[in-house]
Amino acid sequence: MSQTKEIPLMEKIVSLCKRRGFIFQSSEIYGGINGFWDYGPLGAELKRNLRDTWWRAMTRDREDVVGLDATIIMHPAIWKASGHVDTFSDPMADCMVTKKRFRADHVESQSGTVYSYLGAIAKEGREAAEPLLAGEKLGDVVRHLDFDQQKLNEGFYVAHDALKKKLEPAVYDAVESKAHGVRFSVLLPPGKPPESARKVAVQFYEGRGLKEPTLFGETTAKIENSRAFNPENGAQLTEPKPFNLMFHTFVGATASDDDKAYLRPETAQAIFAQFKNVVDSTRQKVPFGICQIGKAFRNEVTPRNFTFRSREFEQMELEFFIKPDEAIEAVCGSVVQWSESADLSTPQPNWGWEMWHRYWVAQRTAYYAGIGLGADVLDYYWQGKADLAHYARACVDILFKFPFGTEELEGIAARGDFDLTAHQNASGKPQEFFDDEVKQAFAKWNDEQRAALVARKQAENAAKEKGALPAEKVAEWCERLFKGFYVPHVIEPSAGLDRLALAVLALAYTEVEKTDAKGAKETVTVMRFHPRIAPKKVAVFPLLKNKPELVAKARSVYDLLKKHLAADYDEGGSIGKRYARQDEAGTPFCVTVDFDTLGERGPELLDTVTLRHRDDGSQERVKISDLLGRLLPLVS
RNA sequence: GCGGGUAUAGCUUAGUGGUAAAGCUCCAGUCUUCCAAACUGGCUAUGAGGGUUCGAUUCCCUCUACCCGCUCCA
Repeated sequence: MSQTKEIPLMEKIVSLCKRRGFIFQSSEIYGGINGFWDYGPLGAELKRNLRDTWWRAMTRDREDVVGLDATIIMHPAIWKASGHVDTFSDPMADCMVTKKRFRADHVESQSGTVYSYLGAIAKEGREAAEPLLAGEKLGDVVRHLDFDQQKLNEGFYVAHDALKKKLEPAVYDAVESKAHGVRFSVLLPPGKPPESARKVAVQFYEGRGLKEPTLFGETTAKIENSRAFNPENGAQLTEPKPFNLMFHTFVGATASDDDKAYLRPETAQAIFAQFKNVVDSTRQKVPFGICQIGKAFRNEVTPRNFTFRSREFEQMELEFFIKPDEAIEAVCGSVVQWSESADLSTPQPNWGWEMWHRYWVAQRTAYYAGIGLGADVLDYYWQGKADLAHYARACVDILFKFPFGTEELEGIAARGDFDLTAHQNASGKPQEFFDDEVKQAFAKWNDEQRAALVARKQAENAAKEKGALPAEKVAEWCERLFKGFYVPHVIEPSAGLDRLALAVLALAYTEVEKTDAKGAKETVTVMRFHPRIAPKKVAVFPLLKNKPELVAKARSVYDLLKKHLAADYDEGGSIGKRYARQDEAGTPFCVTVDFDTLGERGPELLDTVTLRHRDDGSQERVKISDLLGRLLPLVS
């Protein structure tokens, strides 16, 4: 019976990642840097495989998606147009009693009575000071105690200093160490008794180290629609502090404010910014997509959960451009509605944004299944109206059951024409696509039909809660559409590569109980990666390393395989140790060259090797000439 | 950023105000036969910076990183 305490699964995974060279802490020899992680030799291979499977599934296997590889630093105007410079700045405020943190702009606005206090004194200080006070009120003494630079400027210092001179040093000392002249307020909704405000205020001063505090200087005031108080207990929040998630840099050596630029917080905006160039250079017609894999940077408030939320991370994003539903209506007569029984296997001309959105959810789900992430480990979260940004029509998160909780791997949003329109407006360059098919379709419409569409669009627009346009803009938009011009709408599947790597690491991690030759139980770790994404596909060993003929043969097998597969050669330690090493690296196949391979037991075994399978340890005898034919289909 | 916890070798742990211990891993060697075998030898550590002290890995302070919660999202 071992008494080793249970180590949490996540810690074991982190430990294995370091031990085997999947993931290291960045800059570790200098103490590390918060929110940054490096991929070691096996991690780099794993990540590359994931990247390659995505790239292949998203663009090479398709005719309607092309790739892009844009810079990390782009014109700063891109981030103003996209809204990131403004909206990526989250104001945060903390509850002064519970320390709970709030997005200051998300705090529920409240009305009621504000109870304010000038300060408080602990019971011990009050009892010590009261008999000694010469005509001064204890509350007046307390109020002038704590002061900062701003208060000094406001003349508080004079009052404080005068008081100090006036009072007996013994009284002053008794009060100073046991009291706080710090203002604090509590908001009470109508109908609540003042005692509940006092209770919260007492908690606040207790939190600052005062025992059994007496409050001083209570005043009340009515307040309407304030976001400055914690809705749960009414306690005052700290002043909102902005947290801007954009990383800044400077382009040019002078590093002046004019040279300010940003590291991209997402790869998507480059796709929008290059939309016209791609259209003009590829013969692609809407519907089509542009995808990109690359680094992105966010100055996260709290990087957490190993690589899950990093400040530098890699995204795999697709922007799939589609016709507006009104164009589909003109071309096909109607837009097909999504239903549970809809066939999502092959895109159809009469699909509107909703079908395309569902289609991409299905495509992405199939992708995950293809690398071993099946329905049992994934989950979906369909964002409700309240979660959605005003420009988004729908968004679903694909979630993975991580050891630390079920968290997002990928978001698939239907974003309308928001992004391209934003860049069109900001840059002054039209981002419209000319669609002859749409032009021809509308050419068959009469004036009445057109007027009806304009009226319908205007009515829909007027009914919007947020982001409604002037009616004449809607009419303008319709007129452009009738001529075949529109800003494409977009479906955006956006996945985190590092999150995917972490997910497959967590999923692969398996502990197997083994009993060794001496009967002792031990736990060994096997990384059960899907063979398509395993960092190394095959490892080759000579059974014994001190026999030159075995080594030479094993090396020749290794040379044969490594041209086609990520292969490893290992002759260190015993054969069992080598298998165990490869199990921890997640190598699905091992090949061992023995004396039979050299023909020692007859010609029928000549040039055959042992092929050992990672997941069940089973072995089979395979001809060297058959190895590639056996392995390649399993790993690609 | 706030609150709580942690920091000794590649990993898992031990220990001490006075030379830092072990197992596993790793490296080299012996071994003709397939799942961390055995044997021999070897490398490697007190997160960083201050302070107290004759002397600090140990006591104190600051910083950093990691883990949990708040928060956030790819």
